[in-house]
Amino acid sequence: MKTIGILALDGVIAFDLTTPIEVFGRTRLPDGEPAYAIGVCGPVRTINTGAFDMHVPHRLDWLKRADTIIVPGLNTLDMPIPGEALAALRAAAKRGTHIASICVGAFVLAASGLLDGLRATTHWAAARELARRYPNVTVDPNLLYVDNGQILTSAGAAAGIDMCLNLVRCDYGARVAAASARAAVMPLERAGGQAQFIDYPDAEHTKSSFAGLLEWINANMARTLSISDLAQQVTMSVRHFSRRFQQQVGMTPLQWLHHVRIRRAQLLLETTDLPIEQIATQTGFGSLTTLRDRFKLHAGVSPNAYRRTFRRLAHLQVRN
DNA sequence: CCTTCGTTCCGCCATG
DNA sequence: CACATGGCGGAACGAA
Repeated sequence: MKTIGILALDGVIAFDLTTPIEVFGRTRLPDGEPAYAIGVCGPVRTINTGAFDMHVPHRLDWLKRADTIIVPGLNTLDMPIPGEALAALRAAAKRGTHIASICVGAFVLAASGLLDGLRATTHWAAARELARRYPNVTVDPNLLYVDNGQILTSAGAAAGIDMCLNLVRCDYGARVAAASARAAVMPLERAGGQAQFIDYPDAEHTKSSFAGLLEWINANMARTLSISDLAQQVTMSVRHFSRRFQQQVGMTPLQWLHHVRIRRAQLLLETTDLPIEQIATQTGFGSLTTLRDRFKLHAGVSPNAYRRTFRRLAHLQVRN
């Protein structure tokens, strides 16, 4: 079981605070046991959320036991942030704790200095202000969330759910994360992938124009797919296609292809005993070595190591 | 690990 | 003029 610490400061946005409680709190391991222990903590016992006052059960030292700390946004960007909270975040970062902000929680992270030199995102309406206040932070408002390894930031409140599901996937694998997503009635992965609202104001419309293609890719990834194959699917020239794809999905076509193929490979490694060679075939990687190279690059470990890690969880389920 | 060869990406410019 | 589209070529990347 892993431990989640949620930072509750005065003026916290209630939605941001409860998002991780719902996602992590409802996550179950294959044996039915809770996957996370959650602690809401902050410097003072009572805080105001704008609409109601709230009792904060734990103090900041509770963060010392957390594997992951979630930093929700505050209702006002000018709200002073308690120095001891910033210090607690810095200390946790030094210990190697994962720290993730939701929405304008990125401002709290930035104030602690932990975003310096990193790429980050936040609510799109606040992105410009974040970049202005913290020039050392590379702000990209076009992403659902940015994963720097130890430090993560997510965009608007709903993107916080995507990010939390991603954290579940990193901790327990795609299978457990998929179950959590179902419980929350959320797609494990949005059709738009990493894209947020790239072109306002008809983001919803333009985004959906690639939804069909992304599904088609999911169904056909076993084949050898070139970029011009994809462009033909949507009847665009290769040049125009890659431009629009990047714009709306947030990564290049090839990056996306790798992304979905690795995800499929992860799922197959977790849930089947297929030899890696066959997984390479089914996911459209031309060869075993290509899969291994890509997998290591993307997931950080070899396919076999990945399978071993999550095999433990599978056994739990078989036993019960 | 390196090398070779094809593919992809992206700035630039032309076209409509 | 602003905008969408697409072709070209070199640099970067990826497959084997």
